[in-house]
Amino acid sequence: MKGADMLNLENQLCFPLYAASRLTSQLYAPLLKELDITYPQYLVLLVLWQKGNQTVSEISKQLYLDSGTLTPLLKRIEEKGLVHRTRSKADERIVSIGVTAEGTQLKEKALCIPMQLITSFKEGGNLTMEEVVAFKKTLDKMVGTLARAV
Amino acid sequence: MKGADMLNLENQLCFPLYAASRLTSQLYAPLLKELDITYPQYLVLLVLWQKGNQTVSEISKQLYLDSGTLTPLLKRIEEKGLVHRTRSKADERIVSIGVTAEGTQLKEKALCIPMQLITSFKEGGNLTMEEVVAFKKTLDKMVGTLARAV
DNA sequence: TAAATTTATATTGTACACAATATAATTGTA
DNA sequence: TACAATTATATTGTGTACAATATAAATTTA
Repeated sequence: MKGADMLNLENQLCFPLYAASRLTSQLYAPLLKELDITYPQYLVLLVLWQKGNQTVSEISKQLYLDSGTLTPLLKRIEEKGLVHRTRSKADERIVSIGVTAEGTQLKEKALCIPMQLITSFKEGGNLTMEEVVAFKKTLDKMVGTLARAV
Repeated sequence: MKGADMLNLENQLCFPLYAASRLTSQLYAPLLKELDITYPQYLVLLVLWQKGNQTVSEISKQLYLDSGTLTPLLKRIEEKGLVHRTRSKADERIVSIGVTAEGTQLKEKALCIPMQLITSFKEGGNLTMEEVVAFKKTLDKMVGTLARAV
């Protein structure tokens, strides 16, 4: 490949990642609208449902989001009554986040989301299961590499 | 996999796409800072460098971005002197975008970016070339599927 | 222990994303 | 040819992202 060809859109690796990420968010949007949450808010709830109470920086490490993104997002879902934010007594710098009863209830409504996603994904029809499994394996390695690099 | 396990972060396909997309943007950031442009602005310039003058909706189709994102972005890079925006005489609804002389010059500075990205990517060291090639092939198919689905 | 450093979160400012709506030009149609 | 429908772009409003900076608490060090 010549130098200039490397600037062609179809030869980029990062552009399809960017496109796929935004397009999947749009695929989630109507399902998440039923729960009245956004995709990043859903990710935060996934962490809390799975791990229980987490500090802001624990959430930050798992989602690769900084406090500049998380603080206002967490305030918004606190406002909605889905989580509580509590400053630690032992160390007042730390803010612990946990789901409320309402936040726990929302998990029941979220249970059907992964399956619906997979279904509407399969409808496209041109991806085999093996292909997707290999893809996810590489993708996970790539995220690990990137997280160490940036 | 049980229903609840499907809500675990490590079982998500969309989360690593989202993470990889943002982390690669962050990997680009210092290189693009030298050109004084952002990653989405870089993508628009890639299209214009490759295809020449394009209407807003032609750019929109290739990048999967709507006018709500493109119009202000295009105004900003017009402000920087990198592109011109011209309303078509034949059909006044259409706005044609093209790079200026300064925008063309910027391509020379951009030529080294893909190679630098690949290098800093390889430094991570845990991905083979074959793996990345297969990955990109699946990713491109996936983007096609998603673009049709949303 | 007082001062310097580090750590955890918050704030500010800029630039996307995107849904929803608006506007204006063009095309299709009765 | 009026007039309804469509098309292309722009605007508005909300919610991320993220760099840079601020703040305050905890820890380290002189």
